[in-house]
Amino acid sequence: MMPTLILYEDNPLLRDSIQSMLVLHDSIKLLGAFENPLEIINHIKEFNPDLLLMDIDMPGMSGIEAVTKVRIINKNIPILMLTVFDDNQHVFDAICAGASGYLLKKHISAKLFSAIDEIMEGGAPMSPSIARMVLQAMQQKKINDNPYQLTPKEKEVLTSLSKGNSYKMIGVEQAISIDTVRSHIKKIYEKLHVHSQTEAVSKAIHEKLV
Amino acid sequence: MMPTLILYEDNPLLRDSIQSMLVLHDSIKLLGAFENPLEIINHIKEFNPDLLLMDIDMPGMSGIEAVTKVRIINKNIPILMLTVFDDNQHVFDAICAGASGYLLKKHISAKLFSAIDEIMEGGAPMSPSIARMVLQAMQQKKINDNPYQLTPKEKEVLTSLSKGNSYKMIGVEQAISIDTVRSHIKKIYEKLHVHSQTEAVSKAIHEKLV
DNA sequence: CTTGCCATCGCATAATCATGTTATAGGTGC
DNA sequence: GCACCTATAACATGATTATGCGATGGCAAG
Repeated sequence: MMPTLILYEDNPLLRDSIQSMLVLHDSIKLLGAFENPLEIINHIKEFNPDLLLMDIDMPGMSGIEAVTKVRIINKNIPILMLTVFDDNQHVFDAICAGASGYLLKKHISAKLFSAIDEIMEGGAPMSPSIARMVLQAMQQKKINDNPYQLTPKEKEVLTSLSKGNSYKMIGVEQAISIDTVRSHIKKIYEKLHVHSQTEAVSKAIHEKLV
Repeated sequence: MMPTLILYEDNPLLRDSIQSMLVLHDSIKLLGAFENPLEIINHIKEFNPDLLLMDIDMPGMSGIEAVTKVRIINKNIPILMLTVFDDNQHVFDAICAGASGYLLKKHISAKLFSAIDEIMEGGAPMSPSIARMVLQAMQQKKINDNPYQLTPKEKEVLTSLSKGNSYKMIGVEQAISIDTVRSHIKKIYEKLHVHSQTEAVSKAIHEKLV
Protein backbone atom coordinates (compact mmCIF):
# COMPACT_ATOMS: atom_id res chain seq x y z
CA MET A 1 0.00 0.00 0.00
CA MET A 2 1.27 3.43 -0.92
CA PRO A 3 2.25 5.45 2.10
CA THR A 4 0.46 8.80 2.36
CA LEU A 5 2.12 11.89 3.73
CA ILE A 6 1.91 15.61 4.46
CA LEU A 7 4.73 18.13 4.08
CA TYR A 8 5.36 21.20 6.26
CA GLU A 9 7.93 23.64 4.87
CA ASP A 10 7.76 27.43 4.83
CA ASN A 11 10.27 28.12 2.06
CA PRO A 12 8.16 28.14 -1.15
CA LEU A 13 11.01 27.15 -3.43
CA LEU A 14 12.05 24.20 -1.32
CA ARG A 15 8.45 23.20 -0.69
CA ASP A 16 7.73 23.14 -4.43
CA SER A 17 10.94 21.28 -5.05
CA ILE A 18 10.14 18.54 -2.58
CA GLN A 19 6.54 18.44 -3.74
CA SER A 20 7.76 17.84 -7.28
CA MET A 21 10.01 15.00 -6.14
CA LEU A 22 7.18 13.37 -4.28
CA VAL A 23 4.49 13.60 -6.95
CA LEU A 24 6.90 12.24 -9.53
CA HIS A 25 7.52 9.23 -7.32
CA ASP A 26 4.70 6.80 -7.94
CA SER A 27 5.03 4.77 -4.76
CA ILE A 28 4.19 7.69 -2.47
CA LYS A 29 1.05 9.77 -2.20
CA LEU A 30 1.33 13.44 -1.12
CA LEU A 31 -1.85 14.50 0.65
CA GLY A 32 -0.85 18.13 1.18
CA ALA A 33 1.97 20.65 1.54
CA PHE A 34 1.69 23.58 3.97
CA GLU A 35 3.83 26.55 4.90
CA ASN A 36 3.21 26.14 8.62
CA PRO A 37 1.89 23.48 10.99
CA LEU A 38 -0.72 25.64 12.74
CA GLU A 39 -3.49 23.38 11.52
CA ILE A 40 -1.58 20.15 11.83
CA ILE A 41 -4.00 18.52 14.25
CA ASN A 42 -6.89 19.17 11.91
CA HIS A 43 -4.83 18.00 8.95
CA ILE A 44 -4.13 14.70 10.65
CA LYS A 45 -7.77 14.18 11.51
CA GLU A 46 -8.85 15.12 8.01
CA PHE A 47 -6.24 13.33 5.91
CA ASN A 48 -5.09 10.56 8.25
CA PRO A 49 -1.55 10.48 6.79
CA ASP A 50 0.95 7.65 7.30
CA LEU A 51 3.89 10.01 7.71
CA LEU A 52 4.75 13.67 8.33
CA LEU A 53 7.67 15.59 6.82
CA MET A 54 8.54 18.51 9.05
CA ASP A 55 10.78 21.54 8.72
CA ILE A 56 11.91 23.13 11.99
CA ASP A 57 12.08 26.86 11.34
CA MET A 58 8.59 27.91 10.32
CA PRO A 59 6.58 31.05 11.07
CA GLY A 60 3.78 30.78 13.61
CA MET A 61 4.85 27.44 15.04
CA SER A 62 8.18 25.64 14.94
CA GLY A 63 8.38 22.09 13.70
CA ILE A 64 9.43 21.00 17.17
CA GLU A 65 6.34 22.50 18.76
CA ALA A 66 4.33 20.78 16.07
CA VAL A 67 5.85 17.43 16.94
CA THR A 68 5.02 17.99 20.60
CA LYS A 69 1.42 18.77 19.72
CA VAL A 70 1.07 15.74 17.47
CA ARG A 71 2.53 13.39 20.05
CA ILE A 72 -0.14 14.40 22.54
CA ILE A 73 -2.81 12.90 20.35
CA ASN A 74 -0.78 10.31 18.43
CA LYS A 75 2.29 8.54 19.70
CA ASN A 76 2.86 6.37 16.69
CA ILE A 77 2.68 8.36 13.50
CA PRO A 78 6.21 8.68 12.08
CA ILE A 79 7.57 12.22 11.79
CA LEU A 80 10.67 12.88 9.71
CA MET A 81 12.43 16.17 10.39
CA LEU A 82 13.81 17.96 7.32
CA THR A 83 16.03 20.83 8.39
CA VAL A 84 19.28 22.74 8.03
CA PHE A 85 19.94 22.67 11.78
CA ASP A 86 22.57 20.19 12.84
CA ASP A 87 23.33 21.63 16.26
CA ASN A 88 22.89 19.70 19.47
CA GLN A 89 20.02 21.74 20.77
CA HIS A 90 17.73 21.44 17.77
CA VAL A 91 18.50 17.78 17.22
CA PHE A 92 17.76 16.81 20.80
CA ASP A 93 14.77 19.02 21.16
CA ALA A 94 13.29 17.34 18.10
CA ILE A 95 14.14 13.85 19.27
CA CYS A 96 12.85 14.52 22.77
CA ALA A 97 9.66 15.93 21.32
CA GLY A 98 9.15 12.66 19.49
CA ALA A 99 10.66 12.89 16.02
CA SER A 100 11.18 9.57 14.25
CA GLY A 101 14.00 10.61 11.96
CA TYR A 102 16.23 13.59 11.22
CA LEU A 103 17.36 14.37 7.68
CA LEU A 104 19.54 17.39 6.89
CA LYS A 105 18.32 19.33 3.88
CA LYS A 106 21.58 18.85 2.02
CA HIS A 107 20.81 15.14 1.96
CA ILE A 108 17.22 15.39 0.83
CA SER A 109 17.77 14.81 -2.89
CA ALA A 110 19.93 11.80 -2.27
CA LYS A 111 18.22 10.20 0.73
CA LEU A 112 14.61 11.29 1.01
CA PHE A 113 13.03 8.20 -0.49
CA SER A 114 15.25 5.72 1.28
CA ALA A 115 14.59 7.60 4.50
CA ILE A 116 10.85 7.34 3.95
CA ASP A 117 11.16 3.62 3.24
CA GLU A 118 13.23 3.17 6.36
CA ILE A 119 10.90 5.13 8.58
CA MET A 120 7.86 3.22 7.33
CA GLU A 121 9.59 -0.01 8.29
CA GLY A 122 10.01 1.25 11.81
CA GLY A 123 13.54 2.52 11.36
CA ALA A 124 15.03 5.85 12.39
CA PRO A 125 16.79 7.41 9.40
CA MET A 126 19.33 10.05 10.29
CA SER A 127 21.95 11.98 8.40
CA PRO A 128 25.35 10.54 9.31
CA SER A 129 26.44 13.48 11.43
CA ILE A 130 23.17 13.36 13.35
CA ALA A 131 23.46 9.64 14.00
CA ARG A 132 26.88 10.19 15.41
CA MET A 133 25.69 12.94 17.71
CA VAL A 134 22.92 10.73 19.01
CA LEU A 135 25.24 7.82 19.70
CA GLN A 136 27.72 10.01 21.52
CA ALA A 137 25.00 11.46 23.67
CA MET A 138 23.71 7.97 24.47
CA GLN A 139 27.16 6.86 25.50
CA GLN A 140 27.42 9.82 27.80
CA LYS A 141 24.11 10.08 29.54
CA LYS A 142 20.77 11.72 28.86
CA ILE A 143 18.79 8.70 27.74
CA ASN A 144 21.16 6.16 29.20
CA ASP A 145 21.22 8.14 32.37
CA ASN A 146 17.74 7.42 33.63
CA PRO A 147 16.23 4.80 31.33
CA TYR A 148 13.30 4.10 33.64
CA GLN A 149 12.34 7.71 34.30
CA LEU A 150 12.63 7.39 38.04
CA THR A 151 11.94 10.57 39.98
CA PRO A 152 14.71 11.86 42.25
CA LYS A 153 12.97 10.54 45.33
CA GLU A 154 12.42 7.15 43.78
CA LYS A 155 16.08 6.96 42.87
CA GLU A 156 16.98 7.85 46.43
CA VAL A 157 14.73 5.15 47.81
CA LEU A 158 16.06 2.60 45.36
CA THR A 159 19.61 3.45 46.32
CA SER A 160 18.85 2.94 49.96
CA LEU A 161 17.04 -0.29 49.22
CA SER A 162 20.03 -1.51 47.23
CA LYS A 163 22.23 -1.01 50.26
CA GLY A 164 20.16 -3.60 52.03
CA ASN A 165 17.90 -1.33 54.04
CA SER A 166 14.39 -2.39 55.00
CA TYR A 167 11.32 -0.21 54.51
CA LYS A 168 11.52 0.80 58.13
CA MET A 169 15.17 1.82 57.89
CA ILE A 170 14.56 3.79 54.70
CA GLY A 171 11.72 5.60 56.40
CA VAL A 172 13.90 6.58 59.33
CA GLU A 173 16.82 7.48 57.10
CA GLN A 174 14.77 9.80 54.93
CA ALA A 175 12.40 10.96 57.62
CA ILE A 176 9.23 9.79 55.87
CA SER A 177 6.62 7.28 56.95
CA ILE A 178 6.86 3.62 56.09
CA ASP A 179 3.71 3.96 54.03
CA THR A 180 5.35 6.58 51.88
CA VAL A 181 8.30 4.28 51.39
CA ARG A 182 5.78 1.69 50.23
CA SER A 183 4.28 4.15 47.75
CA HIS A 184 7.64 4.96 46.23
CA ILE A 185 8.71 1.36 46.00
CA LYS A 186 5.42 0.46 44.41
CA LYS A 187 6.06 2.98 41.64
CA ILE A 188 9.66 1.85 41.29
CA TYR A 189 8.44 -1.70 40.73
CA GLU A 190 6.06 -0.50 38.04
CA LYS A 191 8.75 1.45 36.23
CA LEU A 192 11.33 -1.32 36.48
CA HIS A 193 8.79 -4.02 35.67
CA VAL A 194 9.71 -6.06 38.73
CA HIS A 195 7.75 -7.50 41.64
CA SER A 196 10.18 -7.90 44.53
CA GLN A 197 13.04 -6.25 46.35
CA THR A 198 15.62 -8.68 45.07
CA GLU A 199 14.60 -8.17 41.46
CA ALA A 200 14.73 -4.42 41.89
CA VAL A 201 18.07 -4.46 43.67
CA SER A 202 19.56 -6.85 41.16
CA LYS A 203 18.41 -4.71 38.25
CA ALA A 204 19.48 -1.51 39.94
CA ILE A 205 23.00 -2.70 40.63
CA HIS A 206 23.59 -4.47 37.35
CA GLU A 207 22.26 -1.58 35.26
CA LYS A 208 24.10 0.93 37.39
CA LEU A 209 20.94 2.81 38.32
CA VAL A 210 22.33 3.50 41.76
CA MET B 1 51.99 -15.27 85.01
CA MET B 2 54.81 -17.24 83.38
CA PRO B 3 53.72 -18.93 80.20
CA THR B 4 54.30 -22.68 80.19
CA LEU B 5 55.26 -24.57 77.07
CA ILE B 6 56.28 -27.88 75.53
CA LEU B 7 58.84 -28.33 72.76
CA TYR B 8 58.77 -30.96 69.99
CA GLU B 9 62.00 -31.29 68.01
CA ASP B 10 63.69 -34.46 66.81
CA ASN B 11 67.20 -33.10 66.30
CA PRO B 12 68.92 -33.63 69.71
CA LEU B 13 71.42 -30.83 69.24
CA LEU B 14 68.80 -28.27 68.30
CA ARG B 15 66.43 -29.53 70.97
CA ASP B 16 69.08 -29.12 73.66
CA SER B 17 70.04 -25.75 72.31
CA ILE B 18 66.47 -24.43 72.41
CA GLN B 19 65.93 -26.06 75.77
CA SER B 20 68.96 -24.20 77.12
CA MET B 21 67.67 -20.92 75.78
CA LEU B 22 64.31 -21.48 77.40
CA VAL B 23 65.48 -22.60 80.85
CA LEU B 24 67.89 -19.67 81.04
CA HIS B 25 65.01 -17.32 80.34
CA ASP B 26 63.28 -16.74 83.65
CA SER B 27 59.98 -15.52 82.30
CA ILE B 28 59.14 -18.81 80.59
CA LYS B 29 58.62 -22.27 82.03
CA LEU B 30 59.50 -25.31 79.89
CA LEU B 31 57.31 -28.24 80.86
CA GLY B 32 58.93 -30.78 78.57
CA ALA B 33 60.91 -31.40 75.37
CA PHE B 34 60.19 -34.42 73.17
CA GLU B 35 61.66 -35.86 69.99
CA ASN B 36 58.26 -36.57 68.46
CA PRO B 37 54.65 -35.58 69.05
CA LEU B 38 53.18 -39.08 69.21
CA GLU B 39 52.04 -38.52 72.77
CA ILE B 40 51.10 -34.89 72.32
CA ILE B 41 47.45 -35.34 73.30
CA ASN B 42 48.48 -36.98 76.56
CA HIS B 43 51.11 -34.33 77.13
CA ILE B 44 48.53 -31.60 76.80
CA LYS B 45 46.15 -33.31 79.17
CA GLU B 46 48.93 -33.96 81.67
CA PHE B 47 50.84 -30.67 81.56
CA ASN B 48 48.17 -28.25 80.32
CA PRO B 49 50.72 -26.00 78.59
CA ASP B 50 50.03 -22.44 77.43
CA LEU B 51 51.95 -22.88 74.20
CA LEU B 52 53.46 -25.50 71.91
CA LEU B 53 56.69 -25.21 69.93
CA MET B 54 56.58 -27.58 66.96
CA ASP B 55 59.10 -28.77 64.44
CA ILE B 56 57.67 -30.10 61.17
CA ASP B 57 59.94 -32.94 60.11
CA MET B 58 59.86 -35.48 62.92
CA PRO B 59 59.90 -39.29 62.87
CA GLY B 60 56.64 -41.05 63.59
CA MET B 61 54.41 -38.05 63.16
CA SER B 62 55.00 -34.76 61.37
CA GLY B 63 54.43 -31.49 63.17
CA ILE B 64 51.59 -30.71 60.79
CA GLU B 65 49.77 -33.91 61.67
CA ALA B 66 50.35 -33.07 65.29
CA VAL B 67 48.74 -29.66 64.85
CA THR B 68 45.74 -31.28 63.19
CA LYS B 69 45.36 -33.68 66.09
CA VAL B 70 45.67 -30.95 68.70
CA ARG B 71 43.12 -28.76 66.98
CA ILE B 72 40.53 -31.52 67.20
CA ILE B 73 40.55 -31.29 70.96
CA ASN B 74 41.68 -27.70 71.43
CA LYS B 75 41.08 -24.86 69.03
CA ASN B 76 42.72 -22.18 71.11
CA ILE B 77 46.11 -23.29 72.37
CA PRO B 78 48.79 -21.40 70.44
CA ILE B 79 51.16 -23.49 68.34
CA LEU B 80 54.34 -21.96 66.99
CA MET B 81 55.98 -23.83 64.14
CA LEU B 82 59.81 -23.93 64.23
CA THR B 83 61.13 -25.30 60.96
CA VAL B 84 63.55 -25.03 58.08
CA PHE B 85 60.82 -25.36 55.48
CA ASP B 86 59.86 -22.12 53.78
CA ASP B 87 58.09 -23.57 50.75
CA ASN B 88 54.49 -22.84 49.92
CA GLN B 89 53.23 -26.32 50.61
CA HIS B 90 54.58 -26.72 54.13
CA VAL B 91 53.65 -23.21 55.16
CA PHE B 92 50.06 -23.50 53.99
CA ASP B 93 49.60 -27.01 55.23
CA ALA B 94 50.69 -25.83 58.66
CA ILE B 95 48.50 -22.73 58.60
CA CYS B 96 45.49 -24.67 57.34
CA ALA B 97 46.04 -27.26 60.03
CA GLY B 98 45.83 -24.50 62.61
CA ALA B 99 49.32 -23.20 63.39
CA SER B 100 49.40 -19.87 65.18
CA GLY B 101 52.82 -18.74 64.02
CA TYR B 102 55.64 -19.83 61.74
CA LEU B 103 59.27 -19.17 62.63
CA LEU B 104 62.14 -20.29 60.42
CA LYS B 105 64.94 -21.95 62.36
CA LYS B 106 67.51 -19.45 61.18
CA HIS B 107 65.56 -16.82 63.11
CA ILE B 108 65.15 -18.74 66.31
CA SER B 109 68.06 -17.25 68.25
CA ALA B 110 67.06 -13.72 67.35
CA LYS B 111 63.26 -13.92 67.45
CA LEU B 112 62.10 -16.81 69.59
CA PHE B 113 61.26 -14.85 72.71
CA SER B 114 59.62 -11.96 70.93
CA ALA B 115 57.64 -14.50 68.91
CA ILE B 116 56.49 -16.19 72.10
CA ASP B 117 55.48 -12.84 73.58
CA GLU B 118 53.61 -11.96 70.43
CA ILE B 119 51.80 -15.26 70.18
CA MET B 120 50.73 -15.10 73.84
CA GLU B 121 49.19 -11.70 73.14
CA GLY B 122 47.09 -13.22 70.37
CA GLY B 123 49.45 -12.25 67.55
CA ALA B 124 50.71 -14.38 64.68
CA PRO B 125 54.50 -14.12 64.53
CA MET B 126 56.00 -15.07 61.21
CA SER B 127 59.43 -14.85 59.66
CA PRO B 128 59.38 -12.02 57.13
CA SER B 129 59.47 -14.24 54.05
CA ILE B 130 56.60 -16.29 55.44
CA ALA B 131 54.49 -13.23 56.14
CA ARG B 132 54.99 -12.12 52.58
CA MET B 133 53.93 -15.48 51.20
CA VAL B 134 50.80 -15.40 53.28
CA LEU B 135 49.86 -11.92 52.15
CA GLN B 136 50.42 -12.77 48.50
CA ALA B 137 48.24 -15.83 48.79
CA MET B 138 45.52 -13.78 50.45
CA GLN B 139 45.61 -11.26 47.66
CA GLN B 140 45.29 -14.01 45.11
CA LYS B 141 42.62 -16.34 46.26
CA LYS B 142 42.24 -19.12 48.77
CA ILE B 143 40.77 -17.08 51.59
CA ASN B 144 39.78 -14.19 49.36
CA ASP B 145 38.10 -16.64 47.04
CA ASN B 146 35.32 -17.69 49.34
CA PRO B 147 35.62 -15.38 52.31
CA TYR B 148 32.36 -16.53 53.85
CA GLN B 149 32.95 -20.27 53.42
CA LEU B 150 29.72 -20.81 51.55
CA THR B 151 29.11 -24.38 50.45
CA PRO B 152 28.61 -24.99 46.71
CA LYS B 153 24.87 -25.31 47.18
CA GLU B 154 24.66 -22.14 49.20
CA LYS B 155 26.57 -20.27 46.53
CA GLU B 156 24.16 -21.62 43.93
CA VAL B 157 21.16 -20.49 45.93
CA LEU B 158 22.71 -17.09 46.55
CA THR B 159 23.38 -16.67 42.85
CA SER B 160 19.80 -17.46 42.01
CA LEU B 161 18.57 -15.13 44.73
CA SER B 162 20.76 -12.37 43.35
CA LYS B 163 19.09 -12.69 39.99
CA GLY B 164 15.85 -11.70 41.64
CA ASN B 165 14.29 -15.12 42.08
CA SER B 166 11.88 -15.82 44.93
CA TYR B 167 12.15 -18.83 47.22
CA LYS B 168 9.52 -20.58 45.15
CA MET B 169 11.35 -19.95 41.89
CA ILE B 170 14.66 -21.10 43.34
CA GLY B 171 12.99 -24.27 44.53
CA VAL B 172 11.60 -25.02 41.10
CA GLU B 173 14.83 -24.05 39.36
CA GLN B 174 16.94 -26.37 41.50
CA ALA B 175 14.31 -29.01 42.02
CA ILE B 176 14.31 -28.77 45.80
CA SER B 177 11.52 -27.91 48.21
CA ILE B 178 10.88 -24.38 49.34
CA ASP B 179 11.75 -25.44 52.88
CA THR B 180 15.18 -26.51 51.74
CA VAL B 181 15.64 -23.17 50.05
CA ARG B 182 14.77 -21.60 53.39
CA SER B 183 17.40 -23.71 55.15
CA HIS B 184 20.12 -22.73 52.73
CA ILE B 185 19.24 -19.06 52.86
CA LYS B 186 19.16 -19.19 56.62
CA LYS B 187 22.76 -20.45 56.66
CA ILE B 188 23.78 -17.93 54.04
CA TYR B 189 22.44 -15.14 56.24
CA GLU B 190 24.44 -16.44 59.17
CA LYS B 191 27.64 -16.64 57.17
CA LEU B 192 27.19 -13.24 55.57
CA HIS B 193 25.95 -11.67 58.79
CA VAL B 194 22.84 -10.27 57.15
CA HIS B 195 19.13 -10.52 57.87
CA SER B 196 17.32 -9.95 54.60
CA GLN B 197 17.36 -10.74 50.92
CA THR B 198 18.33 -7.25 49.90
CA GLU B 199 21.28 -7.19 52.27
CA ALA B 200 22.44 -10.55 51.02
CA VAL B 201 22.02 -9.64 47.36
CA SER B 202 23.70 -6.31 47.84
CA LYS B 203 26.65 -7.90 49.59
CA ALA B 204 26.85 -10.73 47.08
CA ILE B 205 26.95 -8.46 44.06
CA HIS B 206 29.24 -5.83 45.48
CA GLU B 207 31.73 -8.35 46.83
CA LYS B 208 31.53 -10.39 43.66
CA LEU B 209 30.45 -13.54 45.47
CA VAL B 210 28.22 -14.51 42.56
C1' DC C 1 31.95 -46.77 63.89
C1' DT C 2 31.45 -42.30 65.72
C1' DT C 3 31.64 -37.36 64.74
C1' DG C 4 30.84 -33.64 61.90
C1' DC C 5 29.38 -31.40 57.74
C1' DC C 6 26.23 -31.10 53.86
C1' DA C 7 21.83 -31.31 51.65
C1' DT C 8 17.38 -32.35 52.19
C1' DC C 9 12.52 -31.47 54.23
C1' DG C 10 8.70 -29.99 57.64
C1' DC C 11 6.32 -27.01 60.82
C1' DA C 12 5.21 -22.82 63.36
C1' DT C 13 5.12 -17.93 64.35
C1' DA C 14 6.00 -13.25 63.87
C1' DA C 15 7.68 -9.83 60.91
C1' DT C 16 7.88 -7.87 56.54
C1' DC C 17 6.51 -7.17 51.94
C1' DA C 18 3.39 -6.68 47.63
C1' DT C 19 -0.54 -4.61 45.97
C1' DG C 20 -4.89 -2.08 45.62
C1' DT C 21 -7.36 1.92 46.88
C1' DT C 22 -7.76 6.46 48.44
C1' DA C 23 -6.47 11.25 49.67
C1' DT C 24 -4.05 15.78 50.43
C1' DA C 25 -0.74 19.49 49.29
C1' DG C 26 2.66 21.75 46.41
C1' DG C 27 4.48 22.61 41.72
C1' DT C 28 4.25 22.94 36.57
C1' DG C 29 2.23 23.93 32.28
C1' DC C 30 -1.22 25.47 29.36
C1' DG D 1 -8.04 27.79 37.09
C1' DC D 2 -7.57 23.12 35.68
C1' DA D 3 -5.05 19.04 34.45
C1' DC D 4 -0.97 16.44 35.71
C1' DC D 5 2.87 14.95 38.34
C1' DT D 6 5.39 14.35 42.73
C1' DA D 7 5.74 13.50 47.49
C1' DT D 8 3.38 12.52 51.26
C1' DA D 9 0.33 9.30 54.07
C1' DA D 10 -3.12 5.70 55.71
C1' DC D 11 -5.48 1.20 55.63
C1' DA D 12 -6.30 -3.50 54.45
C1' DT D 13 -5.39 -8.14 52.86
C1' DG D 14 -2.94 -11.89 51.24
C1' DA D 15 1.72 -13.43 50.12
C1' DT D 16 6.36 -13.94 51.27
C1' DT D 17 10.13 -13.87 54.33
C1' DA D 18 12.90 -14.44 58.74
C1' DT D 19 13.89 -17.41 62.30
C1' DG D 20 13.86 -21.21 65.52
C1' DC D 21 13.49 -26.09 66.32
C1' DG D 22 13.77 -30.60 64.76
C1' DA D 23 14.79 -34.62 61.72
C1' DT D 24 16.82 -37.81 58.04
C1' DG D 25 20.38 -39.76 54.93
C1' DG D 26 24.88 -39.47 52.68
C1' DC D 27 29.64 -38.97 52.99
C1' DA D 28 34.36 -38.12 54.60
C1' DA D 29 37.67 -38.01 58.30
C1' DG D 30 39.33 -39.71 62.18
